[in-house]
Amino acid sequence: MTEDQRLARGTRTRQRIARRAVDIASVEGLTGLSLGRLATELELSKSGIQTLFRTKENLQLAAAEAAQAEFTAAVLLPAEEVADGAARLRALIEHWITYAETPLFAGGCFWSATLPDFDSRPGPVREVLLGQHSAWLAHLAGRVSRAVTAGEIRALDPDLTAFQLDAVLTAANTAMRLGDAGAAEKVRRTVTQLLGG
Amino acid sequence: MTEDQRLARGTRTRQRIARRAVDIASVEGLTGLSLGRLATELELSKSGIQTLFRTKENLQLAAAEAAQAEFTAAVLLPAEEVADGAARLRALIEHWITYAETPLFAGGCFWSATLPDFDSRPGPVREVLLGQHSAWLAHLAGRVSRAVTAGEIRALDPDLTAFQLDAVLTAANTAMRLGDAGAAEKVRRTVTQLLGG
DNA sequence: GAACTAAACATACGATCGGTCGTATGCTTT
DNA sequence: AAAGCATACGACCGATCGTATGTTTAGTTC
Repeated sequence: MTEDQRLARGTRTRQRIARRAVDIASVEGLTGLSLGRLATELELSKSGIQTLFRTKENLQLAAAEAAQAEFTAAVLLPAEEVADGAARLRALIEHWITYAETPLFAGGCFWSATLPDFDSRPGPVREVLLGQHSAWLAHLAGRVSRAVTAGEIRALDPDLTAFQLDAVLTAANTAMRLGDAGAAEKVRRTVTQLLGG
Repeated sequence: MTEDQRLARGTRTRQRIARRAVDIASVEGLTGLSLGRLATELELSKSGIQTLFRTKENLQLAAAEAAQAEFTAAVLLPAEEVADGAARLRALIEHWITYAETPLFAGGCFWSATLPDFDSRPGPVREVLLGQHSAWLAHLAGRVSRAVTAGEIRALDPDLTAFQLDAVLTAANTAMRLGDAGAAEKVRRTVTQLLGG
């Protein structure tokens, strides 16, 4: 009853596969993701991946889950270290910029690549991606709301402001991918203009 | 020397194919576009399409060109009918909203679907899409600039404002695709907030 | 040690991918 | 009438796609 090392090995390689799937999907999209390429890059057999995920759809769902976990650890949680209010909101945006700029995933923002891919494709993957996107917008709106009630920024509509912030961040990610080095600065100028210098 | 009806027929079906390719690409992306599906939908032979475009890449380039032509006719030109200045800028945005909402293409905005698909994929298709995107931003910036010099809106930075407007429009297109009916209203509120009621 | 289980593999399948080749048909030029 | 060109087609190519099936290996449980 200590620990089944077979299952442990399974979840370990499962995570390794999901992590690489996120990198590929951030470039090619979740539809462009393929078992064959994944197997080649990880030096596994295609059928080996198949035993761990059964279907491509399960693999896509696992990739979405892994992406969110990494995003939370790299962007959301570090911002929570900063004092609540406008400072935390600004820290959140700064961490997002480095998330897209570094980048954490090979193709930049995971959702900027996968949402356009799946927004017209019905099924559970679309539903999960939509849920993650909504959660991100709600998180943003919550941080805006806190900054407003603290009286540190203007009395903005949290939902509308979250929509605007997400829009600018997503556009910046695309601009970075297209080679625009000044994208981060445009985001910063927009944020100060939006929240009030 | 009147008119070569062979070439005429060629360009005619060529345009028919390109138009359908735009619709497919607006949903699946230019990578997800396939000759087989195109042939089935148009009731043509796969090799018939290939004789007209030779390679898939040429087809993708033709689709990009066709998309821009339709976009210009549906969004850019109608806005030019309106008086120069802030009114023309607002008309441009309204025409863009109906372009995404109607929608003109089966999957909504063509570039919202194809830019994330090709932003990390080197080659002439990426270059063309990038050029079209830059031209759109420049067009937006020009209309902002005209409104500013006319003294009808605040003294905004045209390039930065164009970036912000494009960001919000693109985000609205995604939101519409995900079922958010209030996306258009968010755009309008953002525009009034941005340009000054 | 025997029975069982999970991970990983090899093999094979039907479908589809983009692309090539040869050919038939109709229009244009000579 | 003859020669040439453009469209359009069917047949086929090698490659890759996702999936299904059976087998081997290693770890667990009895």
